[in-house]
Amino acid sequence: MKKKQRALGRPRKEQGAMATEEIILHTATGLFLEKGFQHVSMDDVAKKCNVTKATVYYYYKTKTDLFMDSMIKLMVRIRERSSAILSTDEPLKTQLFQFASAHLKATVDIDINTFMKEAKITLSQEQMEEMKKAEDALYNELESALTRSMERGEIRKCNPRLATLVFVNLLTVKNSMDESYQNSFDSVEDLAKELVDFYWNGLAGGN
Amino acid sequence: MKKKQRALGRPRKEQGAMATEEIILHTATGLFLEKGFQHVSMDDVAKKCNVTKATVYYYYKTKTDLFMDSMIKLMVRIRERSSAILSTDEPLKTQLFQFASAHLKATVDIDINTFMKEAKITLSQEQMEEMKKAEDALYNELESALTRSMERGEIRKCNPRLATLVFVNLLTVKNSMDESYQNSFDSVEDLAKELVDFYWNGLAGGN
Amino acid sequence: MKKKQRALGRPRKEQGAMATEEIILHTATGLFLEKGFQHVSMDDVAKKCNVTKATVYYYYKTKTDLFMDSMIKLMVRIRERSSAILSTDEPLKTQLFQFASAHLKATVDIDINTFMKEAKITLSQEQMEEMKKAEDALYNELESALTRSMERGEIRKCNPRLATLVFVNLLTVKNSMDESYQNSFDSVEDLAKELVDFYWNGLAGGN
Amino acid sequence: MKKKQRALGRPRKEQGAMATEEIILHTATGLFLEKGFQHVSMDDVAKKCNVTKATVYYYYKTKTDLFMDSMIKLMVRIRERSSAILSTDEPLKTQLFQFASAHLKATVDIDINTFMKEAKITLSQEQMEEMKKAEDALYNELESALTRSMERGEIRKCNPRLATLVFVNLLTVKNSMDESYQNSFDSVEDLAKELVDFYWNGLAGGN
DNA sequence: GATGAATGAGCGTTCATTCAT
DNA sequence: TATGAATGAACGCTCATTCAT
Repeated sequence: MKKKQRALGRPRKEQGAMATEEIILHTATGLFLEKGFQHVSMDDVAKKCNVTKATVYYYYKTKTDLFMDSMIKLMVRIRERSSAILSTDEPLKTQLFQFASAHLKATVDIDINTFMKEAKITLSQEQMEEMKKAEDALYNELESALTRSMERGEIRKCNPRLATLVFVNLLTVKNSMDESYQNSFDSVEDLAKELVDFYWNGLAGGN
Repeated sequence: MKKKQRALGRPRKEQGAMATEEIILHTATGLFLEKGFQHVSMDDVAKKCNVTKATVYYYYKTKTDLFMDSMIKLMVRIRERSSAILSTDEPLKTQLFQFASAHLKATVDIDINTFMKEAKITLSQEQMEEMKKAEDALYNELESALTRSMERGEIRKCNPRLATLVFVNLLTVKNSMDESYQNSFDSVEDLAKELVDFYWNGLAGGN
Repeated sequence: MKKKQRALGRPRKEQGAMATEEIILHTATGLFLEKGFQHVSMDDVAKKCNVTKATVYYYYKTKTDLFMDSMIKLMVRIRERSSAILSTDEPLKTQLFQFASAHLKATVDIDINTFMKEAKITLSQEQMEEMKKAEDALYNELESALTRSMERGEIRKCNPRLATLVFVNLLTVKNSMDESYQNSFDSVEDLAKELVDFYWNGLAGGN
Repeated sequence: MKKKQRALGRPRKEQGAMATEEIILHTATGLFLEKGFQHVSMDDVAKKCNVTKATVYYYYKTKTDLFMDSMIKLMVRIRERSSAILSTDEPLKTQLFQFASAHLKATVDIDINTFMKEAKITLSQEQMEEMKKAEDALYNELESALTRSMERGEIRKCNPRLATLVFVNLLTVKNSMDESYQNSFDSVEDLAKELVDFYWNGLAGGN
């Protein structure tokens, strides 16, 4: 493979020029989310980054490490977005709706469970803990919001942890829907609305 | 290779002697549920059955075929159990509770999505259809029950398909719970009760 | 697989009803010629005969045995046909033409070499001898005809064995021709004629 | 795994140190010619090269690719040799004799047909084209020489393409000869002479 | 900082062959 | 006479990982 010609002289450090390490991480995240841990090979990552496999290994000791870093950084980003939404003055229901919309819009679903289950087999105890922590941080934000809301009497008192898990889980129903059913919703906001309504009212509850 | 010991006395003729084919299917189902499609090799299955890989291939043309058969038979079994529960005269909420209890009790969660996503890559169009059909049959039972209930005015009118998916989805929160949190429920029935309550009342509703 | 229903009573030994053994041999010959030794599995043969692999093994101890029998019987048949052609009163050139036509017409080319080379690796010494004998018998007929012709002064004196091999070899050029070139001959007879002319006159000679 | 012993003294720097890729190609060519496509496993090649199978796959994406490269490079080499012979000022018959000698001497017979037939089943359309092209280039050299000769009136006018194929084919009779008959020729040149004579004079023709 | 070469271990699959019935 | 079940050995291929440069 021929080296690409490079303009002479000291290349001015381009602003947008991501460092190799970042490129790899970013690319890997995309691939992992798209195909799942197993179906992404280190070669796939390398090729998509226009570097060699050895280079990937230069930055990430193992495939699992790369996966870990990808997922954790991803969760951090998600948490930041969530944080922003949940720290406004809007009423809880509105916040939940915004939260749901944001997540359903992301190609990237939070169905981190799916990835985790697949990867867990290869994760060390220590890595598991780290993942857990990142996940927890993600959930805690929401849990606090719910707790506050209960205290203010906005919603009925119930197990806030469970309520959190249920809500996050709810956003993954999209994956159970077949194409045609998914299309029966006019927009993502539509689906978000229906889900939040369901979460809010339950089967029996008011309109 | 050791002959499998057979308990003394009882089995005259073939009584109790599971056919190899069944043993393989049964073993495979367990392994697939435990580790996921990718992490189960044909050799794993074979070894656990005390036969050779070739024997497994004698009964199942490909790994995917074996997986398909495993999952479809599993869904059929689940559906049968569900059917039994949903066709009684009990009020819907009771039925939902029984349904939830049964599923949460099974080591085997209905989180078929997780498996599907992982395996889908290798499934042929035709196989996908077949899977879909099995999955649909599974959901339809519940959907009908919900629809009937709406018609009788037992619960509020809403999209029964979505309600179904949400309910099934709800049962998978267990997977998002870490060990310690899971143990905070006295029993599976406890968890089932909480989940059904949530499903029934929503965040706002209930007494 | 259901047994095909059989009419009651003692089945009259149908005339055309080939014995299983024959069916197998016949089928195998066809497959071997079509795909070559390696690309025909015992299962292929069995399936095409509507019997099980075990049945094939009941009649033929090994795949090589089956191949041997197929090829030898084939060579015998070819020899008989050749014999008929070479024992007429026609002039030699005419006989050669008929010989060539007959062989080129057969889907079954005499390119036995190709099969042999492929199979030889698995043939035992003894089997090789047997094959050789069948091949020789095939060639001897032609060699005698050539020798007689030389003695009668019809053709120039030369090594009759070599002349035989060259002639048989000549008939295999068809395999070297690509489709389009093959089609440039109006008919098999056309090609046969050209080849025999070449054989007869050489590069320099003739009219 | 033993380090390969290297002869003392000579090879300073990489002199004589064939690159692994070349070693593999060279070894593979030999094996394919000796045993045919089917009977050579990637492991065979690897072992004979003192590398692992994975290394072979590092250089050649599939077995078919390795085969293709082997055969095409071989044909190129043959063509070069042929070219040299056919571009001298010698009379055609002498050239043909040299051509025949050269080929018969090579352990490597041009019986490329045999290999092709065996391998064709696994070749892609594109690969087939490439092979055809290499084969054609091989034949064209000879065909041109024959055509030129016809134009100069050295030999009788006839289909030059067919004449080419016949000649090349003729050189494969050696494969039809059993050991003992092959030994009846004093030397390869002897056999070459007889074959060229036959090709030149035909059955009927001059002395 | 980045790479080319090499490997070990494993996987899905095929197939000739055996054997008890 | 015919078969269903089972197997051992191989094969083509992939991939995470290592290492010298």
